[in-house]
Amino acid sequence: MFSDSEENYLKAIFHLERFSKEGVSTNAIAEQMHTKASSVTDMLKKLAEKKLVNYVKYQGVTLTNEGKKTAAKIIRKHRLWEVFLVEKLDFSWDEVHEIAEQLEHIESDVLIEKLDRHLDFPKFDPHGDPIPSNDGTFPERDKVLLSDLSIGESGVCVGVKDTSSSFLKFLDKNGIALGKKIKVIDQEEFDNSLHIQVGKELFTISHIIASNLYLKSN
Amino acid sequence: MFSDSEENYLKAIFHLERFSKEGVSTNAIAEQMHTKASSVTDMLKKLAEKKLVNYVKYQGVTLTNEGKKTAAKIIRKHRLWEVFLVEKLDFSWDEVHEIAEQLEHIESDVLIEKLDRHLDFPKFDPHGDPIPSNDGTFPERDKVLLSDLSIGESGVCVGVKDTSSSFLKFLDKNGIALGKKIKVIDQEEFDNSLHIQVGKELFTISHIIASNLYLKSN
DNA sequence: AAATATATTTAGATAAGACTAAAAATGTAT
DNA sequence: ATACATTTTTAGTCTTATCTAAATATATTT
Repeated sequence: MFSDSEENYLKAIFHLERFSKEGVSTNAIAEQMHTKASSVTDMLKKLAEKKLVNYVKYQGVTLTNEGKKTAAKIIRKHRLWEVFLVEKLDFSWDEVHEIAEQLEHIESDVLIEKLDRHLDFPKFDPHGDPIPSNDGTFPERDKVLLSDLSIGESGVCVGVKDTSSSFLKFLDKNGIALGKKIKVIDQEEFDNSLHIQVGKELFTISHIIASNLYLKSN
Repeated sequence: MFSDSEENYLKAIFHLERFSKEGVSTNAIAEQMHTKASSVTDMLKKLAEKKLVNYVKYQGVTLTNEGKKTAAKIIRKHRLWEVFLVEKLDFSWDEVHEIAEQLEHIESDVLIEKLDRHLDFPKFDPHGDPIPSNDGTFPERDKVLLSDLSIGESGVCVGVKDTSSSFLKFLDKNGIALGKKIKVIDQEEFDNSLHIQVGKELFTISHIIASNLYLKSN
């Protein structure tokens, strides 16, 4: 149906779309895929012709419904295989990504249905990420606002409540991104601002910011 | 390490080598792979440079030891995946080939070892074909063609010579599967067709059928 | 608003793998 | 041994996906 390369681009755009209200930029895709911007442009044209993305020169891309469905299917396959590798073959959670990157391109709908059944219809992969169902909908996960954590608690950033570009730019500037681990170090009583640790860096953020950041608690 | 295409050529040459004492001809490979002779020539040059085949213009090819080892590894992966599909995912034996053709190219030695363990180190695939071990050696099994049995003799079905889906479907339809006990009741002198007993059922099968069914004699 | 910087696209090249058509080698028959 | 047929190789083209370098559009700064 689609080449491995096309599928990888769709997946990348899908993931990037969640963090940018606007279209996804060529450079962002290039960085994500470890390719050059010119290669991305070529592929975007191809995907646009196949009606998988909405592409306007110099304006970035968004996925069409068809593109989203296709991307969700690949992510579904990837995450189901990850469950298989960990649950059945006894891999540890940090070893499975590369192998699942290959397995996700195996083409057979029946295979995926049977695998899903074999694994007893899991809803989340070994990293806690949701496994989309056949129709492309993602199950909800228990996520907490950063502002609801207590001092000493930590979690992994899994999303934002406010998706305004100014907010996202602020996050970018401070190295906060999806998948980043955030720990609450201390809290100011006066204005409820938080001292947090992202990676090795320490920041102070306002309550407003903290109440717009979703974490997966661990 | 090697591209999917290179691996497929090695596999094809490996299988063809068993039937020809001489080198395998370009045309034979082309037919097996459903490509054109000119494409084969291109690939043979590439494989020769990588020391996987001994290639002399106009003389056909043979696999080097390295080539044999590589081919055996791919066949090992293919057959282990077939066992997985049938034993764990509940596929029937005529549905697994195409999927295994894709899975055999997944690259990860650890994966295959873990899969092997998960399947409890099987020695034969669902069609009764031997699964080469890590070092490339094939396990032997004393098996006889059903057509070589005499009247009154019986055996357990352990494999098929023809693995075409039409043949496998025929077998399914008549309740013949791996592990089934088959007994020769009588034989027609005119066309060598056999009257056999499978379980409690009686059938008549042609000589062609009988000469494509392997039994383990007992 | 002009100048500069950054992002994106175009143009042209490369590599893998396949193809067609033509040329060359090998095999077979008279 | 010559002529014909078949097999194999070569030469040149195509597609996919990538790249570099140059051109163009957009964004930012002064």
